[in-house]
Amino acid sequence: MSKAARTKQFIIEKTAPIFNIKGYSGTSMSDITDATGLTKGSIYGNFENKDEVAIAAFKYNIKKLQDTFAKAIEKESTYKDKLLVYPRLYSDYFHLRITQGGCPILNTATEADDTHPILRKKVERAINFWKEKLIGFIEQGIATGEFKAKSIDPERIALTIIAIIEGAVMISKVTGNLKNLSDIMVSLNDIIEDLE
Amino acid sequence: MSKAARTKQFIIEKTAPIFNIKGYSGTSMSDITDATGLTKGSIYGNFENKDEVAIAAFKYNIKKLQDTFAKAIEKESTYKDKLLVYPRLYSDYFHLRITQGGCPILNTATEADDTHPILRKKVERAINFWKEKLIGFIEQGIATGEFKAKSIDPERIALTIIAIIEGAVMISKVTGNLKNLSDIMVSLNDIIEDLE
DNA sequence: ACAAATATATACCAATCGGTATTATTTTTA
DNA sequence: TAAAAATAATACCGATTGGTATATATTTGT
Repeated sequence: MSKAARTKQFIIEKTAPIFNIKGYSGTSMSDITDATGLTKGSIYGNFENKDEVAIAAFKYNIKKLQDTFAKAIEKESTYKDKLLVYPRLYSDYFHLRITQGGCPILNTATEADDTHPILRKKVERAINFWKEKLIGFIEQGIATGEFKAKSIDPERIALTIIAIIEGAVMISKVTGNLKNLSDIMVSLNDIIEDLE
Repeated sequence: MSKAARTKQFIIEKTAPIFNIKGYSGTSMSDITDATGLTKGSIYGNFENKDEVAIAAFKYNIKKLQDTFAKAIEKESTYKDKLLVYPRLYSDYFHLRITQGGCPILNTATEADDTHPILRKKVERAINFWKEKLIGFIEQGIATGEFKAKSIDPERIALTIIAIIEGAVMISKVTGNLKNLSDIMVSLNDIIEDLE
């Protein structure tokens, strides 16, 4: 890795939590220089503008999230157990310290949906990627007989799982009550258990 | 209503959608003067600062939301039907045009949780108010025998309902797919139906 | 090790930020 | 209706915004 590439990565790693906590319009260039200890000249030597840093930071946060879950999921053999990874890991999401400032999908979605088309599209893709993954597990689970085929709409269940998780993270974060998150994950657990 | 009170109300009504769309730090004083056609002198004559406008705008948006649902709920006689108002109305949330820019609870929560203690507290209170309302319906439904008492934790169900709704609004808004919202509301409908 | 290429720091830019003091204009009250 | 009170407009404030041109270090390939 060249010096340039390392610096770029360094900037991303240092600013990713800030963008997730303060949001895009809440994060200033001076936040970025403060967090990295670098000057504007250096930041703008490695990135076109603030937008590019924000986009790279979002990608970094999302990848971290996806990798964490992918690693836990591949350890499970049944599709039901793969699905159950979500309520299990999210029950303790804030202690896992994958990201600072809550879920980057949720945070970026609510800020960018009406104001930042590029970030909006990135979030949409992340949600679709997640949805397709869940649909895959559900359909394969139906194929193996783990889940009952009739009365299950894989896409609807996939969307519902994502909605519960994101809503739970929001509630728990804003109330400061971690038990809210684990409580709601019990409900998600029930929903997955009920698929059989 | 005095001139002062009318102007204050006018400012709130004109800026409430802007704060909900652009967020607190994304909304500038010039956004406020543009939207109202008033000058800074006038805005600062009616409000202490930008914070006060934002807080008033949030209150206005929340009240609008609560009133809409309260009105629909009081028309229903059974507690199950009262609960079912939520999936029914939210299925068509974006067409109802209660607020512009999505759900103010969701938007304000994700922006304010780490950055704006006053707004954060307001959101927490709004969620608690909503939660208590739902718990009331569930407990009363259990009392009348509409819902089966055992295996129902009213608070957990209440939190789950809120989480699904907020998550669904987020997904639907950021993907631009209205069907996602109505799809997920089918799942919420099922959950409520399963309480009996 | 040295020159060319690249990365970083410095110093600056116009524009905008939230906010205020003062002046002009309405409302309100007597 | 006229004076008192309150509201709104104007003009300004220092600080900060995102961004850039240029000078200075530091890597990098030879």
